[in-house]
Amino acid sequence: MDPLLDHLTAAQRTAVEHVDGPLLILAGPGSGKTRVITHRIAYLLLQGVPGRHVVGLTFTNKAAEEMKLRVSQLSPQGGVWLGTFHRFCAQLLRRYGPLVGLQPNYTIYDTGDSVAALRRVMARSGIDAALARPEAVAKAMSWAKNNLILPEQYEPQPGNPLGSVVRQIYPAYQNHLSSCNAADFDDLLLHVATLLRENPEVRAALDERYRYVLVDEYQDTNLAQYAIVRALSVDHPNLAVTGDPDQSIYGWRGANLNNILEFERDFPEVKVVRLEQNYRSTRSILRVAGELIAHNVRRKEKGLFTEKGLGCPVRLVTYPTQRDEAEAVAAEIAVAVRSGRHRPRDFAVFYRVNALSAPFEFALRDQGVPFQLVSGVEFFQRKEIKDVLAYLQLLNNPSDEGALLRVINTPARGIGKTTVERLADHALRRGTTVLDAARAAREIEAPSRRSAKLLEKFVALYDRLAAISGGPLEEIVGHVLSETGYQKQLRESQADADQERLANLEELLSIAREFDERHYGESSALEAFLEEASLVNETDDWEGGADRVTLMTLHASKGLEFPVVYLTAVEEGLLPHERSRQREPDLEEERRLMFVGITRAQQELQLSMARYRDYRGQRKMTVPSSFLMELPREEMELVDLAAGQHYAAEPPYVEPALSGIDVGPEGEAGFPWEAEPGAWETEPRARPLVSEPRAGTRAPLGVHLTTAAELAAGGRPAPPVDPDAFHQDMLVRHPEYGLGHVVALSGSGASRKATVDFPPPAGRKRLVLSKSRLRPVKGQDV
DNA sequence: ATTGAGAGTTTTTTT
DNA sequence: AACTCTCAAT
Repeated sequence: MDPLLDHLTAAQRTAVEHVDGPLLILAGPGSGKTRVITHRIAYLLLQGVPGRHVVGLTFTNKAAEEMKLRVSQLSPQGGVWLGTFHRFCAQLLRRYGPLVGLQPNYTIYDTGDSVAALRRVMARSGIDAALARPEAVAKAMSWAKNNLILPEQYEPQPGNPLGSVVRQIYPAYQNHLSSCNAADFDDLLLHVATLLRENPEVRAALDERYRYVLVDEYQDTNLAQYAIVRALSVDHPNLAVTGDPDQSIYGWRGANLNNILEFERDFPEVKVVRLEQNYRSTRSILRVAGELIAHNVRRKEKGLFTEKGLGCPVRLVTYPTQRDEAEAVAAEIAVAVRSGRHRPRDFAVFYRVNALSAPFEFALRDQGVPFQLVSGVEFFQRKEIKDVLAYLQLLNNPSDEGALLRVINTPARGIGKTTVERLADHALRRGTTVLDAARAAREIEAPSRRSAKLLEKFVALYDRLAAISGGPLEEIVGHVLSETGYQKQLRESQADADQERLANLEELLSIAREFDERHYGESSALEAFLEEASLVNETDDWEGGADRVTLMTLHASKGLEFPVVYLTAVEEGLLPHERSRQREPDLEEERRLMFVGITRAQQELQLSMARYRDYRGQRKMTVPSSFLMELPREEMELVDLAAGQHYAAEPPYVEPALSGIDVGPEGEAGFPWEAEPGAWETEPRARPLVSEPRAGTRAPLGVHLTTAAELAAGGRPAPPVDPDAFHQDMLVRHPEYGLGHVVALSGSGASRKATVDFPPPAGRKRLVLSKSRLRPVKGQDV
């Protein structure tokens, strides 16, 4: 009768109906956790709690989006704030930043920006980057920040050779960031934690505002995040956290397992709910997962169970080489797809490190099976995107030295290292921004006449861009591309990589356009866009149900599920990874990683390894992962296709015939996994994050396809063309002004406008596309 | 100021 | 193997 509580188990219902007081939900894999959280939020609203008092914090945008969607389905009016920790903090800092020395237009430095800034600080402090690697120093500072250690409090561990460097550099780096009006990812958390601690009245106000705090994946919180949620749960201790100690795989990022293990100590009044029934996997799969994870010491025992059938046994296959492994997996998938037993999207291939994906890509390509590679190279991390965004960052925050240094000679405009160093020096001495130093180039004695001229041109460029920086994003980006010569330079290049960059920039333009449509007429659009670009790393227009095989790392698989999973390269040194073998806690984390991978499988699971593996340019004989010894192997199906090949100096490549689909005992119809139709259909399908190249999604630059409107027009005078037929950097003709060049576009539909450069005397015009007689010029070269 | 060769790295990943 | 950074030569 109650749509919110129907179809919930007793345990789930207890969690959903919990309103006031702390709540700990220990949720095993596949136990319907997201469902419980979203239903609980809806339940709170139903009980009359105003949405503005509820905040849900996640680690990833993906999780936040999923939650937003499901909450909005349950209670459309909403008003609940759902998002990542970092975004939550970023927005608090827009308002309370001045309490910790940040202006509202502060820039968020991503990891790369942060290391670049650190490198400069170290150079200025005379520290040799060869002796103390900036990445290592960055890691130490990140660790300190995650543990709420402020610059002046930092005490190096005895015997740490980097310790004294970090103690010296950490404060210098922090000062530098502050002078740039910038914050790195860790600062977002640290600053908020600090301001909550040092400003009781702000803390109380926020505690009052966010009365119901929910935290997802609580096992992954670090000390800073812990401090933040605790500070928001003093007067209104309605803190609800969900998580699973067995799925904590981000310890290397500062996650502190104690936060969840000791939650009951922190909040003695806590109500603990265990979700132990798994609705995802067969009994065989769950059994293997359970045996493995039982070898961990630091955990909270959970009794996972399922009402599903045994299913087919989990397979463990040893292949001669990684190529055999990849070809066999691809061949099996191909057969299952061709026979109609499965669709490509039913399959996932997991591996420990991204570098292992290549053989699977080749093999699947050979088999003609569509796949998607979910990889770490993200759109907003690409050089060309970062370059253009740096212009925007500088427009938004002229103090941002990192952005200035990035753009001042990009594309190359003859402003060299020496000149830039002199500017930076001058700025440092005078306490001004480097941009202002460039502005005053003539008054600085050092730069040559030539350099001074070039700097003047750069400043003029900046000012031209600044003049339009309050406008639509698409237009700003368009101007940056045109006026800096960035687009021109790429167009003239022959390199394939540059053509791909052009396509990526096209994509950035359309992202900007979408943003304009979403944030029509907002005043601080630029700021909001940059925040999104820094914190939303996701390609949010992924095809939800792309019918492709998924290739991803074990880390990326968390939170997903697939009917058939191949967990590959289960070898000592890879899983567990060699870097985690020295420390027992790290080893346990590797075990959890494998646990996560196993529990993604709904119906069929194959673990595999190769006797020989090429890695980092070398072929080596492998050792089976010690984790394999911990599995209930008597219940599994063991296949060794590399028997007798242990000591071959140069292992023969086994032709696909041997390693093909005829794996496993005969007589089982050649395929030991018999589908139980419908058994898993009720569970939601995995919706993997697709991160395919964004390139190539639209027509290449300069190619004009005749539009329907043009065809219909026939004779003249030709009516206006479809506004969407125009794009950035295009050659166009106007009956009055002649040949022109599209500098920027903005708006949409009938009000879509183009900024076009015409030869004198017309000059630059802004034309409404649906009204003007502007036409693309055909046959443009690229 | 730009280019090229050599050296040194390299997990996992989000924000 | 592939990538990035640094340093030296042009």
